[in-house]
Amino acid sequence: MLQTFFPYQLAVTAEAFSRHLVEVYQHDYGFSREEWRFLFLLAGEESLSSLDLARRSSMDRVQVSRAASRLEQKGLIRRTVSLQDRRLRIYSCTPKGRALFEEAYPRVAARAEAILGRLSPEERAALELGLNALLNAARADAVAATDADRDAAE
Amino acid sequence: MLQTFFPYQLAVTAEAFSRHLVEVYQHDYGFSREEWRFLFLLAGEESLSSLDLARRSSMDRVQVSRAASRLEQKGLIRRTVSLQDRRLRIYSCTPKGRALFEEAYPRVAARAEAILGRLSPEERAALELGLNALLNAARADAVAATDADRDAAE
DNA sequence: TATTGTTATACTCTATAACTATA
DNA sequence: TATAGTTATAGAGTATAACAATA
Repeated sequence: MLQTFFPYQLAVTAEAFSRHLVEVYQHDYGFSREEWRFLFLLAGEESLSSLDLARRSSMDRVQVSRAASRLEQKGLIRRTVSLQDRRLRIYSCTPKGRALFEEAYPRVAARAEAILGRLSPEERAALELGLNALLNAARADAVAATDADRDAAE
Repeated sequence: MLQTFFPYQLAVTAEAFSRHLVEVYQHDYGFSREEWRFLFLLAGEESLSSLDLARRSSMDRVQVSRAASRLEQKGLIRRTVSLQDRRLRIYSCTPKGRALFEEAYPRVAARAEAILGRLSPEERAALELGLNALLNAARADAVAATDADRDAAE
């Protein structure tokens, strides 16, 4: 049964949960997922370099560049060239950008909480524990697979 | 911190896990996700109608139709018009399709197991319990939201 | 030469609407 | 008229390659 195949359950659950949140930040605020992640990271800091953002958001440099262009056009962030290394960009929120994020964030978080609040404390603890373990396992396996490829190529 | 925001953790974990499996069925066998799900369901049955497939796979009728076209072109499934209701289609695997799935499935399942095998039995049980609870909660919330919309519209 | 940001290109996914056939 | 399948279209997401600027 497809429905009982774990990879399918994981994909369907993640999609269903994500859809609820996208509804809020996309429909109500017009942010793409990349823009949302970008603002999320930037709102908590004075400023971040393009490298910081790529590393913390798991976006590649193309995604960062495009999200930055859109957010800059909307007047939500500022983009300047780094003085230390002029290949890099330094991003910071504008007051308008920070204000919009601070309006949107509680609504997104509340939507997530509305769902997670339906879980018992035990279920919720199990979810966080299990998910964390799975992410580590998936990353460890990626490393193992890469090692195997490298070994095979030798 | 974005990394500690639960919705982000869920999305990143699901993507990382899925990527491992897609590598196998897409790279090694050339199946899209829809084709893979389609074959998965069909391989376990003598035949299924288009409605059965859509319901069990959470694909809509457009996705079912397109996946069916590609699988038929590849000679992996048969598509006939239902005699009971000539608006419906009845799908079944060809021997070639079933053989290919039965070759691919153990490899995909093994890849999933390679990752899940890194979890302790406790972590694994927690993951399944938590994920199941979350899916139910997300679905319940979708129903609640729809009810609220309907109430608001009255 | 290696790295970064940018732009272009292509492919997949998703969502929606229009059209045909059938009920 | 309502439902099912198909086809077309547009938008978002993802991946890759080419290019210019900088180190």
